[in-house]
Amino acid sequence: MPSLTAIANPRPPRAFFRRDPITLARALLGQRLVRALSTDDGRTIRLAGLIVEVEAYLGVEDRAAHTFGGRRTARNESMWGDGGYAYVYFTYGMHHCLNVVAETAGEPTAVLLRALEPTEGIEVMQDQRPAARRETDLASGPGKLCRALGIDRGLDRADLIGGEALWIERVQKNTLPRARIGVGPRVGVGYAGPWAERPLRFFLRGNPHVSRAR
DNA sequence: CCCGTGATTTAT
DNA sequence: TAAATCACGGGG
Repeated sequence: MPSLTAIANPRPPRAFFRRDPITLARALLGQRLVRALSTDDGRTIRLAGLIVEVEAYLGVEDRAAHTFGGRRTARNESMWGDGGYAYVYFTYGMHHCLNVVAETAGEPTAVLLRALEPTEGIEVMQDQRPAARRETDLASGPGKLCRALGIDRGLDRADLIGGEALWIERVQKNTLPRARIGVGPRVGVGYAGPWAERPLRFFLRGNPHVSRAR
């Protein structure tokens, strides 16, 4: 007998993602990110974690956003597309970062996924993250998250609703109460002037898997 | 605190 | 074509 609060189809509809990036950022907290890996012998492994830290990137006006000033390049093209798709970029010569595209085509906003609380496939994540000494280090940063889950540019533009390699499952129907969400400035965007101080980073208060702000 | 590392962007 | 940048992570 399923519990009354269980969600029948855990994948949220497109409308869930077609919202402004601040609303989407808050709504993503506590939801589940799922990565399916296929093994050599044709089996599928599920890696998953609860989203515990995110940042909103507000588009052409936001000096910290890759689309600031209307920049539209091969790298950030997916940010210009419809909501509910992945924007994966490569930086510092070795790290990938995963964003969830918000709003609709032509409105280039996104939510950066910064940290997960791993829930499934933890041993596989540990294999992919040999430098992580504790479970709270496995995915406590945007580059670590992608490394743990095996996410790279090959998943740029992946459909987070209908995809079979990477998607989001709704754990709770509603956005978490404000009291459970911590807010602060985004990490690593000191170059962005006044935009560096805007409170656009959101995290689960007290959760040990949240990254340490720099 | 410093440094790796290389795709991508921006300046010449 | 060349130089600078970078939504980071790991080690001391």
